[in-house]
Amino acid sequence: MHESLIKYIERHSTTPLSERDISSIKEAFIPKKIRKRQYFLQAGEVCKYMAFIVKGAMRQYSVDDKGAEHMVRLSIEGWWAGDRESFTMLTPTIYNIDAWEESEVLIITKADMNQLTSIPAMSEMARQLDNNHAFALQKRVHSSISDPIEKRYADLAKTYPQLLERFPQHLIASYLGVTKETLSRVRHNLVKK
Amino acid sequence: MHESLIKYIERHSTTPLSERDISSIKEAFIPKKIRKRQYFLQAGEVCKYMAFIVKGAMRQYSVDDKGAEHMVRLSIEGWWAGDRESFTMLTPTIYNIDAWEESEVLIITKADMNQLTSIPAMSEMARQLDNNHAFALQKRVHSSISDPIEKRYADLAKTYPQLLERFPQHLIASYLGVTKETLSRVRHNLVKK
DNA sequence: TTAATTCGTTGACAAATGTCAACGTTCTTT
DNA sequence: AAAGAACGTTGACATTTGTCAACGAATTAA
Repeated sequence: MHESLIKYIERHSTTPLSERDISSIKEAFIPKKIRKRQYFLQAGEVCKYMAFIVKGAMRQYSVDDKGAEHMVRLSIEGWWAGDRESFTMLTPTIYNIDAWEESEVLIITKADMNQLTSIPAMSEMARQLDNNHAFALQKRVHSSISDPIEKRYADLAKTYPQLLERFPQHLIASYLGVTKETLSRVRHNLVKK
Repeated sequence: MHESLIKYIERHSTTPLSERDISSIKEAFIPKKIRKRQYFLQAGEVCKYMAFIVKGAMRQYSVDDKGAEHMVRLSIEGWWAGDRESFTMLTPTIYNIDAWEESEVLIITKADMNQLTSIPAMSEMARQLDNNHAFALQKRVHSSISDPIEKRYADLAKTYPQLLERFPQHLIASYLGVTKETLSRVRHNLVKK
């Protein structure tokens, strides 16, 4: 169960993990199954756990006054789920996170995460994760103000082809900030070219 | 010259700065004047310095194939300028940063920044800065896919009223991802309501 | 197996946004 | 002081996107 996380940490750090480190990590990260459509986090709650996705697919989204859902994040195995702001600031979240597929995750509290910071590989991994997350957000902001939807979709397809296979197009459309109809037409036009 | 930075660090940390800390900081941050329209960073370069803006206003933007500029960031005194990804990964940037107003900044290299990490208040400030930066980006992504322009503009006006006073509307429009004409009309409609 | 839901597509139309040109005002530069 | 550039606005029109409705195919549930 924890193997993929251990590998992930090793891949995202330079210092090796001792056997003691590994058992500390296994203790801190609690396995949890999340059924399809079951919530991991609901708007208004404080995000008490970060989840490393071992298997499955999850989505993070807000719901507006009219009941429309807006996907801010789509994640699959090997990625993380959770609202960072709520998690680190202990403030109520505005997002919902639920499982799109039957999922298995490893959850950790903030306190336990801080504990693990004493492991060099772990803090290194966390820093790298934070950086990559910020860089990805920056790129998304940039493309949202600079690129036409054709390009935004094409870039997404190239960078994260797995997402297109795992999530239906109306969720991808929401993630890109357009309706499912426009995405359908954009795709139609791309094929022609 | 360094007073505003020192205050900034103290405001963004809980542990106090010793006199030694302060002189280390003063050594690491080099004052620099940047003339109106002068580049601080150009696309293709590696971002060697982060700049704390003591006075003035700067903008960070990309230029597309058609020569159009896209503002990803607008900053004034008390904020930072620099491309984080290029700075931390040592990769060439795709952004330009220049001074919109006559500016005075304090610049620091990555090596010196790492040195200063030994000062608790400094690493605490850096962490908080990174967090706030990521949270702000997250909010911007969310609003870009969820909110109509009226709301995006109104939120900007409420959250960062200083920006509207310091930068002309066509830059604000670009920052929001619309043309200056649409922003002009959006503003016109907002007044009516 | 059948019924119901979800998903993706398409058409018709409305609404929003972009493009281009023109204009007056303000700010800079000479 | 005069000339030029930058800025913000407006109108006309083209293009893009959203909305609503309908449809068939695929998937899921009964």
